[in-house]
Amino acid sequence: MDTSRHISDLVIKRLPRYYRFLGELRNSGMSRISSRELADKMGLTASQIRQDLNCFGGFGQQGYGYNVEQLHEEIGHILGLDRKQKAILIGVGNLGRAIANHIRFEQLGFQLIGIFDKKESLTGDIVRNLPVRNTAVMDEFCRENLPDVAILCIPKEDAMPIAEQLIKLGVRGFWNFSHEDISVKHPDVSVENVHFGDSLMTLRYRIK
Amino acid sequence: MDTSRHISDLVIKRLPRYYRFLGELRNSGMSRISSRELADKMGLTASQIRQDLNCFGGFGQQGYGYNVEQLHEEIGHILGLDRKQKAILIGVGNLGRAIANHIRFEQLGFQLIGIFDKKESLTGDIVRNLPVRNTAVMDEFCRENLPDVAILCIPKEDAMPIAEQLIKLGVRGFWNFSHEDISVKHPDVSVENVHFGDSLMTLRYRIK
DNA sequence: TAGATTGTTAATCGATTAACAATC
DNA sequence: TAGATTGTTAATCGATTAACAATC
Repeated sequence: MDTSRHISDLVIKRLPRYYRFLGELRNSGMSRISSRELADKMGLTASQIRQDLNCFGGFGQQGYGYNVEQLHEEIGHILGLDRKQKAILIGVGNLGRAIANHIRFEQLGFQLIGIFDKKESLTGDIVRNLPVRNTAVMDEFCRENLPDVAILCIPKEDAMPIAEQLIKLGVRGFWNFSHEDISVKHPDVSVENVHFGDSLMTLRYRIK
Repeated sequence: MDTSRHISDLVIKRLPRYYRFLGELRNSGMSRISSRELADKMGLTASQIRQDLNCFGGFGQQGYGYNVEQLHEEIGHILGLDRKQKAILIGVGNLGRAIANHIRFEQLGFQLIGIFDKKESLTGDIVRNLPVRNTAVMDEFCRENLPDVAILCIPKEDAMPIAEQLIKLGVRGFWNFSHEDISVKHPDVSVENVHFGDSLMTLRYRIK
């Protein structure tokens, strides 16, 4: 392995899936697995799994394979799940509310520390044990609490100004549910898009 | 162009984004655009855009570029947005409810025709103008209404049996919000996964 | 006609797969 | 030790980028 070389986005996108499968295997009581077996279960090639893992280190043992629990933990560590970062959520519509309640942030390397909405009538509502705050106090809140990432569950037209405000306040990543492309204008921050429309359209294309 | 050759998944995943950008440009009153201009706006190369589009046909004109409105429409047609397919949604938790209410199905090539949940107490509730039905009557409903795709907003452990039941009933595609991988076991059907956990983990990885 | 920009072919780059020596 | 399976290098495959002739 060569830890110094650049790791491709495709590899990174596969890591959570490895993590998920290994977690299941561990829960089912399996203690070791070969790249071949894992490949069969995941619909990949053994070569690819070995190449992927060797971007980060030699986690296996010749003649034996990989220790399921240890590899699961290693990948969790590579992803950074053991070091929580602070997240805020903006936009408490039916989507924002569902995301706030549905996502197991702690298991995914985050701690949700604040929820905001511009609508005055929502201020003070309790969502997942947090009081909804007005976006007017977001500046102050961020200066005090220094969130690392922001979850944008707001309409397209609000996304860019809010993102730019947050970038100025030190937010370095966005989980973006709005239909706005932030990265073209801000290649410096990390943006993970969840574009439902795009996703559903690709499904529409495939069903012919 | 050569319409007969296989079209890569990467191209297909870019189509909705082209569609989105062209829609915005059209709404802003722009009538023509060159591949160079579009590339700059989208953070791609002009070459890539021309290659992508030429998978489906020669939509531009030398010396002129592309007609925004016409190209937007063409891509919509390629995606199949003008031919609606029938969709059902299973699982009316806070996520399923949010998806049902939040997504503009009609704009994305679908018509939502049924909503199901196994929880008796939800039967009869109205979600987005549709009555929630019990999963017990799903078989009968599908035989009558022949849905093309199913949206799975159910827990991991319920996903595989429900998917297999629906495959038998002729469902050919899944928009899968459960943390279960359906395609490994069923490579014959189209599955578009929305794995929130995976998505958020890649963001966690990138913020270091 | 001259300028612009496509459609398309060729060159490059990167990712996946295959092969195999190292080694547990 | 023999068998198994890794880590890693080499070969293949596919996707992106560059170049340019065709043409509006």
